[in-house]
Amino acid sequence: MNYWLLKTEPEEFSIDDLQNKAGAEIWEGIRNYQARNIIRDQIELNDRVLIYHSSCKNVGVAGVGEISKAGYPCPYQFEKSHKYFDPKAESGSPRWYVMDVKFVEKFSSLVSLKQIKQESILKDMVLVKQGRLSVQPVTKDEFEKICSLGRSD
DNA sequence: GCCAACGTTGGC
DNA sequence: GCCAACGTTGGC
Repeated sequence: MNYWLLKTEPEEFSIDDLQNKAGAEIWEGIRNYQARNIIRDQIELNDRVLIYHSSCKNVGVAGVGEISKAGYPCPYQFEKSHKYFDPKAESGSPRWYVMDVKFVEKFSSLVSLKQIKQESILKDMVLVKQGRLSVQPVTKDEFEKICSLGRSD
């Protein structure tokens, strides 16, 4: 099993929105090739994901989700009236991919970016080293450390 | 293929 | 709102 971190702006879609969803959520709108390649080539069913709240008052990891459907072509890139329509996408070779995510756990306390930067075991996270990547790999140790921080207090 | 100009992300 | 750190676009 692999571990990942997914960024989301909580004003758009938060861990609470994921929790309140009856089924799985389509993780849409990733328009970055590095992130696209990860979704298309690496993310597998049942992988675990950290849900990270960005661009908000309290930035940090809010909880955990699970991949309920591995990467598949984003259906919206071909729908002309859709917000995520891409005129350069061709059906033979899709440009963009999505995945389905379902809720697993909301942390009792948010693991803030500040906290993450203070932990020596977490200081090499992609989150810290490369700010702008909305889908990124996390090691098992990093994943477990963040979970234990989130479950404490 | 280079690189300048522009656009976006995201913490603060 | 500012600005650094990217990523993308397009002329040459």
